Amino acid sequence: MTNNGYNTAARSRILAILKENHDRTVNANDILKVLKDSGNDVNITTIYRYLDKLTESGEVMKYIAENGTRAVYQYVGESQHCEEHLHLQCIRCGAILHLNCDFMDEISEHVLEEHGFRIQCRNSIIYGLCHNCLENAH
Amino acid sequence: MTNNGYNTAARSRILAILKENHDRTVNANDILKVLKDSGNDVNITTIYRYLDKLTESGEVMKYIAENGTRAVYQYVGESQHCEEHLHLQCIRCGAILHLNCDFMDEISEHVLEEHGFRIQCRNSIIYGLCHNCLENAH
DNA sequence: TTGCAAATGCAAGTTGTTTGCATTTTTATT
DNA sequence: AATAAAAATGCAAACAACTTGCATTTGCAA
Repeated sequence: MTNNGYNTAARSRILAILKENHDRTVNANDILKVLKDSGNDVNITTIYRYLDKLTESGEVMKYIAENGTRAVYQYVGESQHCEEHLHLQCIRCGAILHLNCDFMDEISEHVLEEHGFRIQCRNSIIYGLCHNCLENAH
Repeated sequence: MTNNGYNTAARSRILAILKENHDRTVNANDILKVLKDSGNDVNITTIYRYLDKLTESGEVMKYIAENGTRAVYQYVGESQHCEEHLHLQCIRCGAILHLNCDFMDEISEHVLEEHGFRIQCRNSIIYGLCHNCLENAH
């Protein structure tokens, strides 16, 4: 496992919350709320600092939310190679899909050949509505 | 032309700057700087408020910059239908390319059929390096 | 040419995040 | 177990990019 420094109670709780929510994104405040509710208060600064570490090591992905005023984070572990696929984010529920498929190569290739543009996948987000939210939309 | 309210000196100067830079993005502060340099100072609040109007009317596109700390704007006029194509943004020079091509349909279709995800193009940005910056990169 | 809606400037507020610094905790080493 | 160095934490204050409230000014239609 990636070494992100000392092992502290606060950190293992933060990481646990991220792991529990690996199928969606959370922000620093979401994490704080869960910790407060369980009576294990931690300063928000501590959360930000640890999120930074996890982002650096790649264990967590950091995205910029659509409104631009805040960052959201998602636990991706060490298996994901977020430099090699695009991300789809649902504007309704916040879920992130990692576009891990062969078609991805076609997109990269087309964009490079026809538009002279080399895609950098990390952080690139395509917004829209996910399967569930499409069904429940109306 | 879209009606965005009263015609004032400040507004026509702001719009002129946006039009001059239609091939790239600028932020509120960029606009302020140009205005200051030309001796036509305007309060930054005024700039933000007008950019909001232009964004609402669709004459200007608003994007969230990669670092998430600020919004950038691009004049697109009334011909662009930014709901129907994705955007490529160069992380080096900031240029925005509107991915207006048939391949776009393939992407939308694939993502919908295979991933159950309906893309919403507005604001969706794929980051990377543009043609020019790739050449000058090393 | 007057009246009202809309635009402007200024100061203060907001939100999400970061920084500096003193204190505490962790972990490796005795 | 004792200890020392490195790293983590909390707190308060700073920050950056906006946004809001409000009093004043301007545009323009009648």
